[in-house]
Amino acid sequence: MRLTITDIAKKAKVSKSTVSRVLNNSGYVHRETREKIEQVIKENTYYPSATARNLSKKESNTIGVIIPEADNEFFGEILTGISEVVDEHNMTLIFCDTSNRFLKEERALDMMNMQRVKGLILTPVNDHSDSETEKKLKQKLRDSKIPIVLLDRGVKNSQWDGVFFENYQSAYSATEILIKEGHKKIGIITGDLKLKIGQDRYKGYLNAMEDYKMEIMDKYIYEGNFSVEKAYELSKQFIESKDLPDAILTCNNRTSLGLIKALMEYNIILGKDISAIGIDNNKVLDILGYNFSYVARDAVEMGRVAMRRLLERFEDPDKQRVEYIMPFKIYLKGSEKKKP
Amino acid sequence: MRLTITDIAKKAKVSKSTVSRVLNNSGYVHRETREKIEQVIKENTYYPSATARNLSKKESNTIGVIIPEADNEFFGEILTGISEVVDEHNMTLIFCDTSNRFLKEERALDMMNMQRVKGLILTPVNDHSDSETEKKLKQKLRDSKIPIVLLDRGVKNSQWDGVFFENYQSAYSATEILIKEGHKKIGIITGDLKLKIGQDRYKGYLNAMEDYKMEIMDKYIYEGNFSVEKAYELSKQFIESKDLPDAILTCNNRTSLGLIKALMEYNIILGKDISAIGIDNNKVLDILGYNFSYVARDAVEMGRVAMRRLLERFEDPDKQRVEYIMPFKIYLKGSEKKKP
DNA sequence: GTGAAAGCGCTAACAG
DNA sequence: CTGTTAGCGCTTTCAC
Repeated sequence: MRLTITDIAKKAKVSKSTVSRVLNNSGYVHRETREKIEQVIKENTYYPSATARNLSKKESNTIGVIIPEADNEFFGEILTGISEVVDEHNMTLIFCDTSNRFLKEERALDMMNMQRVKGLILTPVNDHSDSETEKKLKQKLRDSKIPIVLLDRGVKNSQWDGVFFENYQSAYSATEILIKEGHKKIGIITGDLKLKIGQDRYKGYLNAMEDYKMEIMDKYIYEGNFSVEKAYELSKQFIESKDLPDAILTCNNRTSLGLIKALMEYNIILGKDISAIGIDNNKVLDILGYNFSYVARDAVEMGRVAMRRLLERFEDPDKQRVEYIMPFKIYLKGSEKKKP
Repeated sequence: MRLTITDIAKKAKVSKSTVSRVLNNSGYVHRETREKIEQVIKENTYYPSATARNLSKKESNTIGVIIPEADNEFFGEILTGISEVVDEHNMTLIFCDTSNRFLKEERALDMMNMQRVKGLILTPVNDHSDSETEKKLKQKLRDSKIPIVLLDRGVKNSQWDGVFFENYQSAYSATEILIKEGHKKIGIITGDLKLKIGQDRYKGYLNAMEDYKMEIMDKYIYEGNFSVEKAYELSKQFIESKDLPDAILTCNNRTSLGLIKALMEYNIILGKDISAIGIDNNKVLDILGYNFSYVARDAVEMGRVAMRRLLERFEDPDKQRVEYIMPFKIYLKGSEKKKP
């Protein structure tokens, strides 16, 4: 059986309270007593029970993290960032992957409540959806009564802190670059337009086009869903139609891959036969020195920021909610260029 | 304040024990009483405290997972697999990322002990090292007295269950393919030879070469460390030396990228000017339809298997230790071919 | 079927 | 400086 504080107390010939004092470094303990106790603890490799401690203190040092897919570079990096800060503060991280399913999200939230996590970082499966789903989610978040930071995706009229990416502006800027390069027929492969991140990026494109008095042509607007497959299919379609746009904006890393794959198959050269900028970086393309221009965000930092926000919120629970918008950088590699 | 079982009991006009019975679905409870209690629970969105429950039951439903880097496709997939099974069994997952630092690994283990996790899945920072480090690790694992599954990397004379990749055989088979293709000067960019996974893959190469009476030439053996940078540097070196091997084996996904990057820069065509097979798949290369042949493993499945092993171990703590070796598949895409 | 009481391992007043 | 005591919120006998 595992040792308890009582065992240690007996072995050290003191009371539990004294052991507790040295464990928590609280109150005064005679130097010799302390050393004796520390020795006993070490000799017996005693680990105080976080369970008992939490129950007694009526609080935990546990942070809950709920994300939709760990096997996605982006969320892997997010997790790394969160974990880093959690670790710096000697806290414990409880992790849940929802596989992008709302049912799992609900169960994850229940679990976090039962575990009495001190705070929660959540990327909801849905993003500003109008549905029943969002109502349920918000109710659950309210019920849980703990500090929550929404990450990457949010809810309407949120009452919680959030850390988001500058979706609108990044798409606007990328489009702007294509316009200034002198392209006329500028197209877009959108993301999932049911998600706010998808809509915002699309709006960024549209507004840039309007602001610069460019003609928006429906036939160059391809509605995707953030997946490689859909983007690939759409790209193949427009390639086969022989009516290619001059330049194209892709709305996330997977969309970019779908486009690139299609272009490769048809031997269409980026930066020569067609131009493009993508949102999101693609580590591997980058390593290989592929000339694809992109809007990058720092996911690890996003994780760190979210966790730091949570820590601040613990200090000041009643302060007004804060929303962080993570900046972006655009890396131009040549694919945005107009053919000579 | 949060509601407790006592609050629910009062509201339902019964005793705590009865509420506990319906919560745990244990013992007999009159139907009407049960329904009444369930209603009260629902109306008040009461979540029983896992902390109190664990303390009382003297056991938890929590699994600890310690991995070296979540922002690595491979470990992201591992985590996904583990999480999937944890979820199926309504357990809770506590996660730690060690950033490949042993100091963090030690602290993570302490934390898991304090959290009283029921079982642990661990990918140690080091792999079969001879050092003090490994002694310390093994001592800590023994002290923790809980079921442990070692994942991807192990320790010498392990007493714990393990799930590993078939490192030796996969390298052997890949080399064999290159040999049978008719290549003569077959080289290798090794991984980190301080890690057993690095050594095993290297041995697989050497033994295949010996078995087929191929000449092993030192100048074609490039010692890498599993990183893109090192592999890139080594590749550049041998390219500039003008003394290229006919074919080359790369020992992990990053090593492959380093090689490919260098080849691209020098305009050396895979499957034509030089041949290659790599260990590990590279999702992006695959998506793009790049003709790089590789040995693939299913990381998500590895995670699932590890977690299932843990569950079995709970059932039968004294059974002899089990070691799973995950199978591999080789996908030939043309890069292994000999030039015509 | 249900309730009362003891106890899980720890912390936190309160005495002394 | 140290020990005693009373919980924390739940489960689990043991009576009734």
